[in-house]
Amino acid sequence: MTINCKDCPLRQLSAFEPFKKEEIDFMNRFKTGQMEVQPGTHLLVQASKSPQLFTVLSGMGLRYKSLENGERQVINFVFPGDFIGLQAGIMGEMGHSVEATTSMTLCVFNRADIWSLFRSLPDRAYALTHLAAVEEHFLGDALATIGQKSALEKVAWALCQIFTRSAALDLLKNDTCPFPYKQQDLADALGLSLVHTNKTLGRLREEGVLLWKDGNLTIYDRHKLGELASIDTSVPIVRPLM
Amino acid sequence: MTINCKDCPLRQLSAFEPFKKEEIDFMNRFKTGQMEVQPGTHLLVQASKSPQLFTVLSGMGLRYKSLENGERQVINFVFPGDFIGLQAGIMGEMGHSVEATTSMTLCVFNRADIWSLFRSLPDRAYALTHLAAVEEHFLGDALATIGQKSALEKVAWALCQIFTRSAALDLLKNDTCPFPYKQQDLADALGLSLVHTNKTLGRLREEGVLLWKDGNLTIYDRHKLGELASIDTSVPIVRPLM
DNA sequence: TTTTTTCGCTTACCTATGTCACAGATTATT
DNA sequence: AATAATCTGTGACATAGGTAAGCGAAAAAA
Repeated sequence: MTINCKDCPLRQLSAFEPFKKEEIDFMNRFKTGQMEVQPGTHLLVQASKSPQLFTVLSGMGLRYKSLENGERQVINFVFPGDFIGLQAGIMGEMGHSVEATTSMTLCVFNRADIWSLFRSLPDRAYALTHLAAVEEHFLGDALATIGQKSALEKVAWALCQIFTRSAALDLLKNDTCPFPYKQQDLADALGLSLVHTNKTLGRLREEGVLLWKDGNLTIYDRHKLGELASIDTSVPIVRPLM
Repeated sequence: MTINCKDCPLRQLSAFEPFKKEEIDFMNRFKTGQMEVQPGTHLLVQASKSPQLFTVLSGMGLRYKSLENGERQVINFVFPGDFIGLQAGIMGEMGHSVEATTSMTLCVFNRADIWSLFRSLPDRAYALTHLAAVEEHFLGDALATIGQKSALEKVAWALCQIFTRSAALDLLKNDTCPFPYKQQDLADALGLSLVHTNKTLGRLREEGVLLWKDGNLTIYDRHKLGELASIDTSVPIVRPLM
């Protein structure tokens, strides 16, 4: 049941950097177990210090931040291969929560072992920092989108991102990828109201650019979507896998 | 002229974690030089791969991202102690540009030496990752603010942040800190128009909360500003210094 | 000194997006 | 089955914030 890292199904994907044998061995020791969670499970909670970190083996989730007034900002959609809990692992406190949207399978690591990673395997420590840098890069993009773009551009940008990531993870079938979220989730990610998000999606649908239905997203005209999003580079970033 | 790391004026500040002697020695070797730049200098350019990384010794700057349509998103204000170029250093490409607002003094490091840092001094590698995590944490906050809050809350949040950081860097004199930016910079940081930013600042001024004039920011009522910003924790984060 | 540019500030007006309210479809609960 | 809850999809209306234009004051350039 528990997968050995050398058989990890994610490792072959184009989204991830190749491993050295040594690294695989290390990860296998670093990995303390595997975990299945149901939709709705809170994996990590804002402002808490979890003793465990995770890598998503399968399933999807949501990083979000709750505000005092009850609003919610979705920080990112969580995909297979994502490493969860770096902030808690390094800083000792999460700035956001992570929740499972579908059922998920997770590789489990111990927070306390991070130190050994830095001491004994610099390659892996570098990979971890690389992951943090990729996240920072993404958040800069997100900030620019949410701060400066119109609703149509925002929605197009988000779905373009999703689609590109899905492609790199080999999740596409006939230009369709799983997208098991609610419109409210997307709205909270983009700083838009539910109603306006809905109308904007309607526009994109009517123009024949895409269809999002029953948890599946189909992009008919990827090029046009990219243009609407004013996307600079749609080259997917290759990142390390933990 | 060139400061030896063991005499670094920043190291004693409450904003930063203490160093081990070993780390200071390492940083001194890691540091290849020092650099003075004039206001307006572009230290790093978006999408480029700089061979150099910097730590700000003194002066202030701006991280920003340019969009295709000519808009600009200010990602963060750059303060003394900030490490600049981590994305280029690790990922090989900057997601944003960094520009000097005042004249600045910078410690210069070689991108190529980062590897040696991971190989020979895990403590410093950990510090680097810590910095990345702190930045990720901040960007999550920023995203939530820009995505969910009103103009008044946004402005209050930003100035509260500035003030708290300044305090930790011992830059306060009579509730006043240097803030050498233009209203347009703040507007671009918060996703607001210049006019609306101006009006919002006017409101805060009229209410006697603050005064921002001639490059100096005075907070008369820090508590009220925090309330307006709906700030959760105003406890400054202690971070490593590179 | 004069001229030009930049910056802060204000007024008048406009529009993208938010809020409210309701309706049908679907899924969970009884 | 019936009931309730959740989600998508609309229309009518309200408003926070954007756009345009201009005016001093100060700084930079001539």
